[in-house]
Amino acid sequence: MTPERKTFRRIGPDQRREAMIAAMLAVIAEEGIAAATTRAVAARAGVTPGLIGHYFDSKDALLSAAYAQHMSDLTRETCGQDADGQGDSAAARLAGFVAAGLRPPVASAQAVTLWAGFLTHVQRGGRMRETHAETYAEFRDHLQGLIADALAEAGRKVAPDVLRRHAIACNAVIDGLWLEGGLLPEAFGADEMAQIGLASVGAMLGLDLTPDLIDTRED
Amino acid sequence: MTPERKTFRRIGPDQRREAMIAAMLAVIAEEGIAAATTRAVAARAGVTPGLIGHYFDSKDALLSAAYAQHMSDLTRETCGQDADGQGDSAAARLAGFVAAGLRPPVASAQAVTLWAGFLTHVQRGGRMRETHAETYAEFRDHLQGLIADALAEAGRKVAPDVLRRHAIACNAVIDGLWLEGGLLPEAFGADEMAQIGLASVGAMLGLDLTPDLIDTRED
DNA sequence: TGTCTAATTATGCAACTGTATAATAACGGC
DNA sequence: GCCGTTATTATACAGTTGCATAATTAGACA
Repeated sequence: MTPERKTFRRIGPDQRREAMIAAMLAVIAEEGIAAATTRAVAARAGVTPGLIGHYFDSKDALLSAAYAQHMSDLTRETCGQDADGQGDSAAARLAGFVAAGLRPPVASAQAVTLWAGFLTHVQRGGRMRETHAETYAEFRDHLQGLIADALAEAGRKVAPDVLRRHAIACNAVIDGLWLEGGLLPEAFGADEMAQIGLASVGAMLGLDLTPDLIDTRED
Repeated sequence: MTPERKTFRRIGPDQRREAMIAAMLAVIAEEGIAAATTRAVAARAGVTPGLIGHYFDSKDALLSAAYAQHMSDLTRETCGQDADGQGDSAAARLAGFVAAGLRPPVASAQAVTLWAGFLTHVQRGGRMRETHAETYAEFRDHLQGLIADALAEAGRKVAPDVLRRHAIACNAVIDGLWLEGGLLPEAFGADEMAQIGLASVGAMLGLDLTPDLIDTRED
């Protein structure tokens, strides 16, 4: 009846770090950030709480790493459309980007839940605020480039500040639809947000982003 | 040197409740929701922690009440424009609504901080989720009515589902601009969000919501 | 002024938090 | 097969949290 010590496997340091980040994301997504204690995250990762301190300076450091990873995943999955549609027209690439940001896996209750959990810490400043600013800028700049190309393709030339405002506005619609769709999934149709997003961005830019331009093939 | 007991004043139960809600909102806005402990809120309200239990079933109940109050304040301040512009054209009332939602005090870092703090709890379900759904529906329905009036005024008749999508889209731009402006205040000009919002909503609906239609008088 | 009510304070507690430290054992190199 | 390194576990601790309970006292009413 001697207390048995837990058996374990040693895995590479990088894999262990990633496992802990994945565990943190899973706990936040499923039970909320309040439940993401060191003990809960460690349990999810299949290790004991002390190990977190061995790989991260603090719980906040792990949280920061998880946030950076989540945002990186989201932007990669959204921007990834471009690689696929490199041969298409600029309008089609813009449409693909908009739609990708408003369809799973980018647009999902889980993704929004994660983002919301981090939001509080983003506002408190520090490393996470920097990550937020960087992510936002990267996303919007990318969108701005696509808009510029699409407008140029249509033979329209716009001043830099007008272009900037277009990017801010289009980014806002996408963000708003993404957020509302994630918060109240049952209030909207399956692909409704993507369609509304395309129609809205098209109307704001005076371009035709009709569905037949979108790459809807399943990979 | 006997330990002195804190002196206090009795105030009406309603005032005490309101003071506690105000204290909760103040603490969340200034120090984040993680710092909104019963002790911190009580201290801010000038009472001892135990009194919270006397007026609210639990800390969560107080949090719910504070959330409902905050959202109620925001919608009232946004919709309040209508009363002022009752004599104006439908387009002007729509423009006033959009601009009101994208200018202080509705659009402010503090308002967004508060909203963000609550967001986590909204997603966990319960009373706060209901409040969220109600608030969202109320806001969007109001917006939809204004859009319908403005379109009718312009002699345009639209099907109900088209109208619904317009409301979802316009609501999304407003939400997105409101959010981004609150998260990164330094990234945008003073009245930039309101102007972008008006231009975007106008473009999406095919209406002219130019600045001269907006009621910009100071009260 | 005296008395009653309940609003308010004071105290205590059990659960949980993040993290530091020491003990242990897995696994690669010899 | 042994050994050293260090990844991993076990344990401990001080601080904090929400809340329940008992003790007080402010203020209304007679």
